[in-house]
Amino acid sequence: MENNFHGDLGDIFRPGSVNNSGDIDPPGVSVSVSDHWQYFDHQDDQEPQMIQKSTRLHDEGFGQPFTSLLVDPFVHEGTSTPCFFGTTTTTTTSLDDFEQSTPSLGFDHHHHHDHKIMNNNNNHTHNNIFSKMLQISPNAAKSTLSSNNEMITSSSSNSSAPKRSLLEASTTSSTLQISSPRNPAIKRRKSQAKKVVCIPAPAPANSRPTGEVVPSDLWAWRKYGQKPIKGSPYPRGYYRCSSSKGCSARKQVERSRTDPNMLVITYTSEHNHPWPTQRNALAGSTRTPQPPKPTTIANEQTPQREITEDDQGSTIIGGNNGVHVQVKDELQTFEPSFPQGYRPELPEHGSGAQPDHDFFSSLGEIEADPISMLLNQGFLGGDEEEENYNKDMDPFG
DNA sequence: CGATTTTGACCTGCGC
DNA sequence: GCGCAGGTCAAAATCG
Repeated sequence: MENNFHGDLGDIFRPGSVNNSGDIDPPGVSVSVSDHWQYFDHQDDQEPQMIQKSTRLHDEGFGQPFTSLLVDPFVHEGTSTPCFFGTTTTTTTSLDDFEQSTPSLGFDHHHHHDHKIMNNNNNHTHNNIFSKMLQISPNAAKSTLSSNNEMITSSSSNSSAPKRSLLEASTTSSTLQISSPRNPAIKRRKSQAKKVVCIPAPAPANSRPTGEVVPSDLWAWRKYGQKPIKGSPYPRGYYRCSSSKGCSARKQVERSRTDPNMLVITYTSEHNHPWPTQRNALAGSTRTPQPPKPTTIANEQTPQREITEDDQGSTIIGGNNGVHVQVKDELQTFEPSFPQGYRPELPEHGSGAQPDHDFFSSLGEIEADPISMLLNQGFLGGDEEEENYNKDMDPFG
């Protein structure tokens, strides 16, 4: 650790302790993360690109059940992810843009629904979810790129490497083989399908001195490493799925180097096992928060926004408050401003899903699972293979 | 006791 | 080929 901020990534957002007022609980205590979400585009080594900040969940009328979002199932590398978010995305804004337009992001719990698109060229306020979505078009991307000298660039060690524009990144897709260095079956690093989730994290000052805030999903994660990242004052935590031994799913958690209030979570690889039960998930990764102790890690149950890539390098952004960004060609989202009824229009193939009332009635019991189920179904529209996957991977199916 | 985190060492990919 | 940086391993410590 080079400084306290490096610390571990152990602090957790936990929906169960969401502060109704939206305030962040004290360090070491579960906090709410449903306030703001920011989306980043992520291509290989590029640092995620800020494209959006979402509204608070409860502002949108979403219940707490939706403060947990399962994200990993969306990692469908190597496939053109069939999902209700669509499949092609090109994001255009930079983190700088965002920061310029939203100086106080992350934990402004009193803001309303007006969020500026993080694109300087489209620096508007918006009143609805659709309008909040990033203006995404090749032109927009170009203009953004040309207007920002400092685009988010590779997070790799190569600071001297030529910066690669998002536009370029989004069009020069990587192969999506998931790999692990010591696993012959898979290849490593570059050309990995990655899904990036950016969530607000308590500022270091608000968090444990050495803590990071690790958002959660339903999967059980086990930390297996932490490394300081060049160019960033914050370390990156490495987690792997502990729900199943053979599972190659991994995630990396780090603070945004440009905005410590944001956590950038990169999901890599895919779970090869059914969804864990709530119990399992908690059992696997939870340690009761130990406020006074700097090194403990709590479990995570957190809403997350996500960005996925399909095999075309496309980025799919989605989130549990209904804010989904699909850039470029289409913009399929479920009704973002549904005040109470979270009723995404799922693909036909998903008709096997439980009726809505069943779906929601189960929320109370399985906090986040229904979300996953829902999203899973939504994402797995399309071909038969995906459907099979859905069946295999969704224990609730 | 079984699970996790921590952390230094090692491995690997990539740019020069 | 070398060095750097990221990613992973694995032993020890920690926790419930």
